[in-house]
Amino acid sequence: MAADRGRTKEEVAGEAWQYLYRFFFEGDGQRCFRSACEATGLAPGVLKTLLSLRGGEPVSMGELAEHFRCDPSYVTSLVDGLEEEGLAERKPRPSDRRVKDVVLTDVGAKTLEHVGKILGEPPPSMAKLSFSELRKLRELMVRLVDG
Amino acid sequence: MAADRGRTKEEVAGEAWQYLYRFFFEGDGQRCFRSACEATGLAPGVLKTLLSLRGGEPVSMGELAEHFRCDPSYVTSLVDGLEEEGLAERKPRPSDRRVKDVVLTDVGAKTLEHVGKILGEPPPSMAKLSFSELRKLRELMVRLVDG
DNA sequence: TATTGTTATACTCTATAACTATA
DNA sequence: TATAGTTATAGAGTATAACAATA
Repeated sequence: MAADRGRTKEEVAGEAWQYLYRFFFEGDGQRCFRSACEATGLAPGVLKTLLSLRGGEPVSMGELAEHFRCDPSYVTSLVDGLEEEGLAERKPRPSDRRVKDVVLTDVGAKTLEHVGKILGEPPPSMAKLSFSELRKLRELMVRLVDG
Repeated sequence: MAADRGRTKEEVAGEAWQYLYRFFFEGDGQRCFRSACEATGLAPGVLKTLLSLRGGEPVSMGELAEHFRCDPSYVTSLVDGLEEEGLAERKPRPSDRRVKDVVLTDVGAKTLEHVGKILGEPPPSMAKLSFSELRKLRELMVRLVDG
């Protein structure tokens, strides 16, 4: 990798990005989410919504729409899905009753825990990396996500 | 990170994986693909299919279905999309005329080059990493993808 | 008869526009 | 009047089942 002499940070970032991209779109990445859907019997959209309630804090419909960058009407159907499964409830916010907060039920919290275990299961290709490489990768991704 | 003493490789892999996952599903990862769609005016499915022809080699319908892990009938509609845009053509394989190979047209190859430039553009959050961190990240992802 | 791919069809995902309730 | 969310509806995305062509 000494061949990077004279290259810009942007070039290297672009290449790293290409591989991140391929890992997800063409590699192992995709499959994990699917298997979590199958294991829980939840539709992908509903599962994604459940995951965004992970924090345990109430989240309003509008905040979900912003988080997913989708239309509010779609959030309506996603949260309908959560309610039908008994995973969350809508509660009008007392301070402004136009706003509806979505809150986890006990069942929802339990399901989330289960899902967490499945999604926490890394894809098989990650076994190729050594312990210290995995630590390094985790460190880098933390900076990328939380930064 | 010395707190990893006594922990298993699987645990650390799981955590690294969680962040990779969040980067894509909730972070910057998603947006890049969308912007490539907008820049080229191609539907996501068609763009994904175009990308899987990157190698320049003919790829059969069945191979595409396997690659995407989707139903063959959906590949039919994806490749219809490529043909409508003039990006690729179906050619019955001489040695077995049941299989149809999908091959890039000149326009397809040009478009692919353009798309490559857009997707090569890393998401802004990657600027947070230093040059050597980016090199390390690239190295790790290469191992993950190429094995 | 078995395999590759297509057609017809239906179901899921997601957005747009018009609407209701609250502010 | 402006904002948060819902309803009705329409358009993509994707699968299933029956089919056609080739082996």
